[in-house]
Amino acid sequence: MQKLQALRGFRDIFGEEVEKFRLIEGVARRYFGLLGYREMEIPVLEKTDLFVRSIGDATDIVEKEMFTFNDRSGESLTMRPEATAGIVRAYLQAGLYAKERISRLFTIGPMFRHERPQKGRFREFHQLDVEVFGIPDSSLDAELLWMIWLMLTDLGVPSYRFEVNSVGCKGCREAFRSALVDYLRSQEDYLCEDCRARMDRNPLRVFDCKNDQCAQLMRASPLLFDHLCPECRSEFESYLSLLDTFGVPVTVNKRLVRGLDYYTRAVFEVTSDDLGAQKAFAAGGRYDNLVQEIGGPSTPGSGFAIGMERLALLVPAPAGRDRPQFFLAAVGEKASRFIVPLLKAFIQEEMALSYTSGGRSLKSQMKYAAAIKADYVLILGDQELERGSVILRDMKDGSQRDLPLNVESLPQEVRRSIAP
RNA sequence: GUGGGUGUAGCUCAACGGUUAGAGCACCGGGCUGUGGACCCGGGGGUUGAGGGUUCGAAUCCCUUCACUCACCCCA
Repeated sequence: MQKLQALRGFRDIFGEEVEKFRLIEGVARRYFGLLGYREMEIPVLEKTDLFVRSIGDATDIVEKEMFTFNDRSGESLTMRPEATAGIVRAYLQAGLYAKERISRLFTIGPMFRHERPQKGRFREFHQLDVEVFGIPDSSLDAELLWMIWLMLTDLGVPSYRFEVNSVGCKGCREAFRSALVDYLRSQEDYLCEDCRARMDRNPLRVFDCKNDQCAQLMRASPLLFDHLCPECRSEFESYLSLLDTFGVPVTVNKRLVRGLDYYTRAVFEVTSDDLGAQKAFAAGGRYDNLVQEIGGPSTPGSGFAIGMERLALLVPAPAGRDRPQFFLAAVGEKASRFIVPLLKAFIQEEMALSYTSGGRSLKSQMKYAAAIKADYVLILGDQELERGSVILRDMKDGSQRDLPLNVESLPQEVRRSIAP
């Protein structure tokens, strides 16, 4: 192994994966733009406190997964593990709540969590993140799912599942919590070690446990869903009916809970079985108290994040290039002087032209042209210079023809002679 | 943080503890003196991830460490 390499969980991304990223971003920007969402950029680095307060100090992310360090002045800073906290901070700092009644925002960029990498999970990963402020009713939540559904359909993702649930408002959550803890305590002896600890700190998370025995027990446990207050319940009903109107197929998963503390009412996950152990590639929900909790005016919010790496695993490979690729094989010193003028002329006409440098043999240049899958090769050597022409070779069938060697008109000549 | 699997040429992989660590692909050159893909011939390329140990002898066995990978945990 080499000495210099990227940090664990940090990757260089190129080739097809980057093309998929751009494809996903393009589709997202198109639909988001049509629906009135505005793109923004936020810092990668924030004060640690922002994440502790918004994500929750009893969550795994804050407890053991953040890249946190002290800067030169001793202040604790953290590489953002998710985007919501930063967007909320930006929303408050810019005073958007006073300038516009509704803010529809999105951002795309890298996030950082100090976890052990595995399939679909890295320490630096990319999210496409959407946040909306100022809309309290669940029509918004249905709209968000619809946007994701539009994207997935457009991208041709073959199989996925929308799972939705309500985790209730603050009121129903607190009432339920005691009922749940009572149940867990009665079954304490049968719970795994982790869940016994969760019971006090964050009892809802026991629903997430994959331990067979715990999962078995939770099948009989009281459900938050059944303890929703009348308002939350009717809100959820209209949410489901709106999703139906939008045409987004969903399944209700009453055990779905989220790992971040700020969620209220509507929450969802989009999962696929083609992802290995990390099945969720998009998730989000409503957070009606978050803005107020970190010091802003009471403002309802809702949003989601899409994991780019995970979605890219599901997106079919993008189609190849749509324009023909030309290659200039210049043989000899004199012919090489035409490289720069021809490059200028072709690029001016938006025709893709590449070449190799150095006095390589024609054979070697032809080999290279084939390797980069050039569609046509322009051959220019001493013989062509003498007769004032250039050979245009079709690499598919090997047919060749002479074109006049005139830098200004050559791109047009080429275009004419390859036209069907 | 825990566990399993894997580290040999640029890539994919061979090699029972025993000659000078090989093959395919890729690359370069030649056959074809100016034409890619097919074929044939030749060539360059390795600290066998790193460090230690056992042994007459280690890619091979043992220990340590690093990396990759999958899973647990958690999450997008």
